Amino acid sequence: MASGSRSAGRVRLKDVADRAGVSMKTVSNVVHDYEFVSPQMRERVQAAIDELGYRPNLTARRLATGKTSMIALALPVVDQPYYAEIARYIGEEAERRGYRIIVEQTLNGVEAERAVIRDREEGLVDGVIFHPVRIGTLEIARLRPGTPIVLLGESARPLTTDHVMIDNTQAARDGVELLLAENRSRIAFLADVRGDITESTHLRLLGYQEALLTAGIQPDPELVLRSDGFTIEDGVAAIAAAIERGIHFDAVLSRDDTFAMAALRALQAAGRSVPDEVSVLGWDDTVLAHSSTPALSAISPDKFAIATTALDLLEDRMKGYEGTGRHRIAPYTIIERGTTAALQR
Amino acid sequence: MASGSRSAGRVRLKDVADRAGVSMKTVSNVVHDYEFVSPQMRERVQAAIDELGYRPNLTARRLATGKTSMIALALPVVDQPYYAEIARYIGEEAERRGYRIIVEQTLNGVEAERAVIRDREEGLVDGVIFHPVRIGTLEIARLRPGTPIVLLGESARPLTTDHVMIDNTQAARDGVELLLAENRSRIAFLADVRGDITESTHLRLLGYQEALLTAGIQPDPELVLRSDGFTIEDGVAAIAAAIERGIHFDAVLSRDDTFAMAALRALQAAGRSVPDEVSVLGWDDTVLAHSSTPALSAISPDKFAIATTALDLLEDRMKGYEGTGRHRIAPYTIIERGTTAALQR
DNA sequence: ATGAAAGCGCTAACAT
DNA sequence: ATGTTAGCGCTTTCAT
Repeated sequence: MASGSRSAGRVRLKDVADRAGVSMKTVSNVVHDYEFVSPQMRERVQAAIDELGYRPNLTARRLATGKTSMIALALPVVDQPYYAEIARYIGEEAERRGYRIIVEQTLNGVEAERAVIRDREEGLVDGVIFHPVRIGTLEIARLRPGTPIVLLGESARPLTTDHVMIDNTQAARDGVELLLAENRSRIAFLADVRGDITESTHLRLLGYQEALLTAGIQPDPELVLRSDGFTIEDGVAAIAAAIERGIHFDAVLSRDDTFAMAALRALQAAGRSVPDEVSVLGWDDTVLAHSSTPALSAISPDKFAIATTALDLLEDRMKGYEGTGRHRIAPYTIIERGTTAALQR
Repeated sequence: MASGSRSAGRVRLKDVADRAGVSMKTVSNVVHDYEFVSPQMRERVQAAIDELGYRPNLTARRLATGKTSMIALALPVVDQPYYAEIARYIGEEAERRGYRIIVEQTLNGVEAERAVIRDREEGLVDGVIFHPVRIGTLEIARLRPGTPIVLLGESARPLTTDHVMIDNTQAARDGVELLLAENRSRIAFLADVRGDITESTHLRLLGYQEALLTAGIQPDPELVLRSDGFTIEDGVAAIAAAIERGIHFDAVLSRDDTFAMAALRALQAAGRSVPDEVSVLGWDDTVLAHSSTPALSAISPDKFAIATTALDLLEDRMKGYEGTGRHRIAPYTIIERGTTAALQR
């Protein structure tokens, strides 16, 4: 009847202090490995901690310090391979640096994205890493939160916000050049997706075009395939339609691994062999690339670098850096597996 | 010089109260949509909230209420398709119910798994959903935390802990029966992985064997393929070795989608067509199954059901339910795509 | 080297 | 219907 508050074995700092016959400060000192604590005192307090099974209440600590040691990671969805892999690396690296990750799926919703940068995590996290797809630069700049934030992905760089991405245009150019070096000259781009308001397609298409022009090839608009959506079925339909229309191509540069899978499927259905007749180059180098037959050659963003860079930038901000937006380019490589090869003629 | 604490526009409940000329309680009332607030008062307070841009500090609320509205989700890794998909559904459902998810990757580490059920999240989350792979029933029961917990996956059911899984044995049986119905009689199981200490293989192998016996077929130990690891390369090697040794089989039941991809690759390399010569049935029905060519037939656990059931169980516990461990079986289906077909003879 | 006490911002009795 | 105030458990000056 007296000590009503001790529910479920919850042991508080005060309890340890009482047990050890010292003040809370002293207990706090040993919990934090404060340097100037006499060995015997440390031992005595530690004993009390162990006996009572004391664990600091993190929520209380947070309120007192103002630091949450948590970072929100806002992604469109966590089960799409590219995002899943980004989440994995950010999760691992955050753990290493002493942060926990709260995952937020925006599910391609404009409102959900707005919520992320507006208020969603107020006082909950120290910072947020956000991969927007629906809202643009201006809106992000306008709705700037009090919380440190770093952006991921291809959206154009807001001047006021930190940002990490790979050089999409350069990567597309490199991809096309690789295909060109394999004697491919009719290179299809898969695909310009209807309703895609993101910046990435634009940038990639730019690189695609530049590489072609540089090689003295006039880009053929017919080779920029159209798709009605982002699913594998949409991709299959796009390729199938092109074949149907008699459009000739001997290589395809895909906007992501999923569409590359689509190309593999549609090509096989059409009886065209990969890579003998047509090369296909994926983008993202996800688990899909490793799993397909033949294994997919792909442009491979350095996801580990993306994760560490994002965290570097974010930690700066969390430590008080207030400069204008920084813009980091993460490296990528092109990994050749089984879907690209020199054309024999 | 006077109001030193107002850093970075941080607005507190008290500030709103002062601005509106009311008490904190009244502000709190409107923040929480408390019923008995006069309309004009509500309006006045709301105006102050808007003007000041007030957002409740969630950490403080947590400390006061003792509820964190956060759930830890501890998975081996978040970028393996099956786990990624589970994470997605749990994330979505948790959001719907008003919880946030903290993701914890145990990376197949024993210590990381122990940490999860021991103390890792003390006072940080209201409960944890945990998919163990390294630690067993007994250890879990022994290290039982003060925090509500529900287990996912095939580890044997600890009597004291809630648990959701699919009926692995039955699913394997159904899978084999489907293959049998397609006139396949030499069904390989891919694979018994060396060093795999999890319960799942055991359970699945049991169902595999039962189905065979029921059909009057004596299981051939040679058809239980061995693999040195869990990667696709390991799977390819296992199948290739079997073919090399001249072991005949006309179907393969795979322990997961990754190994099914391996089967597709090894079979193609050996010039054996799928599904004409050999059927392959995957397990998990992940994005890999949708992406391959041919698209993979697979045993498909109802991941949405797993997510909602786990959350149901966990919410019970968080509300104080203290009974013994409950054990829920989630449904599954078998989805036939392009890698299974009746054997023509 | 250790102790006392004032917050951190919010909630929830309890009072009016 | 609205106001007062004592915590929630920890950190952190400021004393000693």
